[in-house]
Amino acid sequence: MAGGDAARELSGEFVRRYWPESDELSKHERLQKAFADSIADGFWKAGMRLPTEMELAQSTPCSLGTVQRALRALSQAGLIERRRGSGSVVADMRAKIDDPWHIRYVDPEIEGGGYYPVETRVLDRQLTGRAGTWSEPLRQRGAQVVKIDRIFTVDQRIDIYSEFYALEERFPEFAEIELAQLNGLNFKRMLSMEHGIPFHRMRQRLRFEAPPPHVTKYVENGTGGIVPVLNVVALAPNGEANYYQDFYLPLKAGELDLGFATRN
Amino acid sequence: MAGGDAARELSGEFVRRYWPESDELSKHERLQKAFADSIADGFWKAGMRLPTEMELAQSTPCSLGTVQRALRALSQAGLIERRRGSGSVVADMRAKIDDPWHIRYVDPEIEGGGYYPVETRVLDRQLTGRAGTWSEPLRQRGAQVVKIDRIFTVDQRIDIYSEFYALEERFPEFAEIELAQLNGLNFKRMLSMEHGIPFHRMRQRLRFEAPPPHVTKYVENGTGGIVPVLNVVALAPNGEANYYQDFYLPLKAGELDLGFATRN
DNA sequence: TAGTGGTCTAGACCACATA
DNA sequence: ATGTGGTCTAGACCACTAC
Repeated sequence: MAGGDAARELSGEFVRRYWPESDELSKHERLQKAFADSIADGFWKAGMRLPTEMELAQSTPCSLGTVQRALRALSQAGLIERRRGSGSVVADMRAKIDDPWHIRYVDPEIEGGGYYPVETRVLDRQLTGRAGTWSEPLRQRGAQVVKIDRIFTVDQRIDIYSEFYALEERFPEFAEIELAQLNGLNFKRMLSMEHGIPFHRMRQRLRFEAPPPHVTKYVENGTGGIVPVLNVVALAPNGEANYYQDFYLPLKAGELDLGFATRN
Repeated sequence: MAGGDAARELSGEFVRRYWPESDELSKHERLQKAFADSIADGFWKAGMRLPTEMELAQSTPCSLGTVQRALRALSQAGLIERRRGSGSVVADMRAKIDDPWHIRYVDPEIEGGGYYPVETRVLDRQLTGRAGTWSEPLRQRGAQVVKIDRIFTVDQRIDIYSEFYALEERFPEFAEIELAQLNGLNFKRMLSMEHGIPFHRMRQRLRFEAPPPHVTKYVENGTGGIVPVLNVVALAPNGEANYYQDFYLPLKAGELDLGFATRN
């Protein structure tokens, strides 16, 4: 093969930089960690071809079976994609994490399940140290939060007002990026790309409350001015909250997919 | 060991009943399927000890490594629990699944998270072959379904109208039990106890629609008579639906915990 | 045709739980 | 002391992909 030397060199560099020296982890866990870290660092970029099982079995202290076990786990976790005959590549999360993650209105016309298209428009962005319901999950502790207000339009028919909160020190890009560039952007995808962290768990709650004045003009009011508000907290693997988001749901006919629920 | 013969006999019966004859699945997938099916059937009940790796390697056409791979996957999926030195047991979901499963309104007074108490009252029960939105998830195919209408009262303040659907042939006890005995009963727990059925996943959806006439008088109307309806489909480990349930949520101040969301 | 991942095996050694 | 699951290995065969 032509690129054999270069590939082997990259594989060696990978092992030198990321293989955990003396750890309490087992070998297949260490290899998983090495790939998770290196992908998060950008050493392996989306779509890039990884070393083959054989190369890894030679350049690491793992046997073929152990390498296979680690790669299988990484594949199941969605970090890489493996194809028999052609190799393993870093999963391209940009393609996978399709835009409407939280706002998935079921389109009954589509056989086998499908969703209406969603458009977003940014209304406002603020940097504030104010406390609120988002403070506790985000562990704000007086720090600055970026708040971004958007309108989601589903099927060119249903308007949803959304308030997004994230710690400024943790995700400075939300405070820095030009406002116009935020339009149509998928925040979840952006966070995944910049930080390489897949968001595994979402805490979902459904709140019933009278919306604040700046929201009222966008949403249909229920009895007594109370509307349903879907609240989502995106959690990192260590349990820390990455962002906090409210969706003021209008009382218009439709069916919103909330995914599969687990407890704990 | 004392129970060796009995255990081996159970292991043999398991393989005879659940091992897929000629399938396109690989061996470790077939073994996983056999366990998922048998656990869903109640052949293995919650907390019951499973055959050891060695027993399975002998009673199935799988080698030890293949058995281990299948059991590892089942453990990761939360279906079984494995402890080195003591064996593998069916995960006891009854302990994890506390009483008010779907209707958990957050009580802000309780530190660290707590929920308002819930009371239930049965209004009506019907046995019908009618089709509806529940038919497809339940795979009704013209069979009889038991429909039970209830009122959930949260914190002696919020009334929620609920419609519960289950296949009669699958859960005849819901059609047989006296109506009065259904009051205050937790259906989910009842199913777990009677059948030893673990409820693996809950598909949650939030629908917005005008409720049927018999519901209208119980719920607060929103604009245009549209109210939010929480729909829950309880899925067994093998992917079959155990029941289908709608909750007509009133527009009264409150916060409903929907648990943690996953996709796929 | 050569290389890749997918599956499966037989066997080894170890850490842990139970009696 | 025995049995359990957890890890790891070396090697085999196969299905698929790309060249």
